[in-house]
Amino acid sequence: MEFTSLVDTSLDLSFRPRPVLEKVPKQEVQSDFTGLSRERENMGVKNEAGDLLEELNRVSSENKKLTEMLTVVCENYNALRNQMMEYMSTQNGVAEDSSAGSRKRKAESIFNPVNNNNNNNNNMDVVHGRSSESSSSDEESCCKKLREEHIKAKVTIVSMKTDASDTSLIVKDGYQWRKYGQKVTRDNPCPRAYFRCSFAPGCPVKKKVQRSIEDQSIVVATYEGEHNHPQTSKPESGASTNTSTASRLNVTTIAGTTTSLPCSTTLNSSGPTITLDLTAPKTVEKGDMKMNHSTTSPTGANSIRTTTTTTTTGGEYQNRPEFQQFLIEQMATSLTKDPSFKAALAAAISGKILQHNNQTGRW
DNA sequence: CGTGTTTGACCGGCGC
DNA sequence: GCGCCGGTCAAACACG
Repeated sequence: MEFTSLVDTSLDLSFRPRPVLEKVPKQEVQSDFTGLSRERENMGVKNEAGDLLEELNRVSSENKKLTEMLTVVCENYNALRNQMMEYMSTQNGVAEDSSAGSRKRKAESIFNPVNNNNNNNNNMDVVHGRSSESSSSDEESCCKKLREEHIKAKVTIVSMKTDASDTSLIVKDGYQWRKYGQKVTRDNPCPRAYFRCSFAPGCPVKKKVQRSIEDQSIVVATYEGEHNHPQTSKPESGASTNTSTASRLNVTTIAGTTTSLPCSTTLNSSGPTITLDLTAPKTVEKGDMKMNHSTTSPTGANSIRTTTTTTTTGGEYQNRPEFQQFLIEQMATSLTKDPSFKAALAAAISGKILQHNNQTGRW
């Protein structure tokens, strides 16, 4: 299921004309191009300020409404997903599970960036494999084990585009990680690094980091489990062992080129896979969305794309203010990317200018 | 000297 | 039973 079907970040220009947008430029035009007296100019400035305030209030309320809508959509989505998971678990409890044996091998394919970023349906199937392969009629213990694993294990996949020359398998986030192993896997010549959360002794969270075989500038990190402690620190540059779960990923993106959708989500049995394209043309550098990179590449290769798959409800991070702000920014990006929007905007502006010129006989 | 990383050895699951 | 494979362990090593 495409997330874009739930939260469409593209806006219909034919939907609701924007009177204020027409109003404000008018004021600006008056103040800029007419030879009014100073008093009138001051009046115009005041009016303009008032209009701007009005515009600000209107946008804020609109923003609020959109956020509420998004919340409702996410809630509905989570409810639907839970229902589907319940249905699938009951179905799988009856059905013969022929794939349980190949869990490990299947899980490997999550390191395929194509699956992560473009073919999320496959990815969902893969990660869902964990939850759907939960039972066998013969092996109750195995069934129980897998079910417990399903409940306990929270799998989060984060794919991050980094500088190709950066050979370190480091994903910066607010947690402390200790590397305990490295292995070259069969289907990927790039070594896979194994990390454990080292902040709390009993923290069960593990992390696997491996470069993508398709694009070695992409690092795929898989987080397993949930932290039983708060985030240790803010992400920092030079904190080589700091990594984070996707929901806490703080990002600074440098302009990059990508063709993926700004924001899309697919549904699988274990949870939503959200591909957030943080390589949008505009650098996102606001508040919590900031990550300090010690190495800044002129190629802009530090842009980050996150793909998260979690067995918990997607609302956990969808409800986070950072996520919502990010969604809003993605909507704005979607707008600015939309050529039809640009054309309509240009037409509206030029039309206004022409109209004004006709009225005043100036230009 | 304490902490983190590296890396070869080991273990357990799975397919044949 | 054997080999393959992913995951983990732990001694050696590096670094501040």
